[in-house]
Amino acid sequence: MTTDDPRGRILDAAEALLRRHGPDKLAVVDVARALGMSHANVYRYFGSKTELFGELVARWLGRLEGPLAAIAAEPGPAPDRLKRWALTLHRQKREKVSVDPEMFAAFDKAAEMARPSVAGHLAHLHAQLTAILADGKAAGLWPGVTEHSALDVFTAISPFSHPALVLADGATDRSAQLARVIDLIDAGLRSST
Amino acid sequence: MTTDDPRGRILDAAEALLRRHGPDKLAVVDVARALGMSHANVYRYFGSKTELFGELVARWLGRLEGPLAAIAAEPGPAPDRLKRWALTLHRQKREKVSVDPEMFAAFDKAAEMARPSVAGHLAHLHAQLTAILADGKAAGLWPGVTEHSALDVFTAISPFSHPALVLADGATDRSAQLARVIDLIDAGLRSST
DNA sequence: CAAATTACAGATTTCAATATTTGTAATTCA
DNA sequence: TGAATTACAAATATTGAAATCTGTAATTTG
Repeated sequence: MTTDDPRGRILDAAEALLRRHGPDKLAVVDVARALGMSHANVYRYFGSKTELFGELVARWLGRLEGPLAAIAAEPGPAPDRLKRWALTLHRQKREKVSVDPEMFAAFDKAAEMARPSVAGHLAHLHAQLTAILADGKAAGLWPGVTEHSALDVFTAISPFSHPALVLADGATDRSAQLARVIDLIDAGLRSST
Repeated sequence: MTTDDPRGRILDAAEALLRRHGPDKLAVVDVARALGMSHANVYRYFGSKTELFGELVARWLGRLEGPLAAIAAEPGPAPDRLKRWALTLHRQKREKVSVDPEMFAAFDKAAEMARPSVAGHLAHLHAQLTAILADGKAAGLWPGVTEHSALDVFTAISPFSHPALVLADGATDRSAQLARVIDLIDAGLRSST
C-alpha cells in the first residue's frame, strides 16, 4: 500500500533524486515530473523549495538522532553514556561520509538552505547532552557541571561531528582520539569550581 | 631604500593585489604587471602560482605565530599561559574576520592551494602547545599530560580557531566560552590517568 | 652569462545569449 | 469546492565562443 500522504510522497521522490543526481540537479520541477504531476502542485504542499529542502534535511537528521536519544535516556552511569553518546555521534557522521560521500555532500549543501532544520537538530542534541550531564551531577560524580557545560562539551567535541571537519578528514577513524578527549572532559567535570 | 630582493618585492605586490581585488582576481600576470615586469620573469623566482601563494600564506600565518610563540616561551605558570595562548589564538583569528572579512576569505581561499604552508603553521602551533603542556607536567601541576595531550587539547579548542568555524560565527565574541573550555581542560589535566 | 624578454600551447576564466527553474495567478477538472 | 492544471514574469543556471592565464622554451639584452 503506497501512502496517500502527498507531502511524504513528494519528500520520498525528492530524496531519491537527491541520491541519484546530487544537490545541484535537484529541481522542484524534476521532483514533480518524477511523480507525474505539475510543479505548481508541489507548491500546494510546500511553500517554497527551501521549505521542501528543510523537511528533507530534518528527516535525515532525525534518523541520526534516534540512537543518540536512546543512549541519553538509558539508565546507567553518566560517564559511560557520555562516551558512548559522543562516539556514536562521531560514527554516525563518519559513516555517512565513507559509505556515500556524494550523499553526505548533498545533504551538507542542502543544509545550507535549511538552517532552521539544522538549528532544531542541534537543539535536540544539546538537550540530550544536558540530560546526561544532569544525571552525572545528580549522582555526585560531576560536581563541575554548570548551566554552560552542555554547550562547552558539545563545542569541544564538535570537531568530531561538524560536517565541514568530518568532510575534510575524509574517512579517517578518530574514535580513539575522541575517546581521549572525552576522558579529559570527564576528568575535568569530576573536579568542582 | 626599496629592497632589492626580488622574491620579497613580488610577494609584496601579490599581497597588495590580494587585498585590493580578492583571491579570485589574483593572477601571476597582474602581479608581474604591477611590478612592470613580464610574467615569465616571476617564474624565475617562483616555480608556480601555487608556490607563490604558499609563500604568501606562510608569511601571513607567520605573523600570527609571533605573539603565540612569545606566550609559549614565557616563564610563569603553565595553566595561565595555556589560557592566554588559546585566547590569543582565538582573538587573532577573529580579528581577521571582523576587521577585514574579505581579506580573511581571501586567505582562506588562498590556503586551499597552499596546504603545505597550513600544515607547517599547525606544526608550529602544536609545538608551542606541547611546550606549555610539558612545563605544566614538569611543575607537577598536570599529571594527566601524555604524548597525545597537545593534539587532543588543540582539537578540543579548534572550534575557536578553525577558519571554517570562525568564518561561520562571524564576529561574535566567544572568548568567555573558550575560557570555560580551557578551565575544563585544565581541571582534567590536573587529575592523573 | 645572468636577467630578463617575447612567443606560444594548453588550461582556465569570462561573458553574453539561451534555456531552465521558481514562485504566483488565473483557469480547469471531477 | 478541493485538487489539480496551464500560463507567465522574474530569477537562476547552462553553454559555448572569445579572452585570459599558466607554465615552458627559445631568444634578447647588458
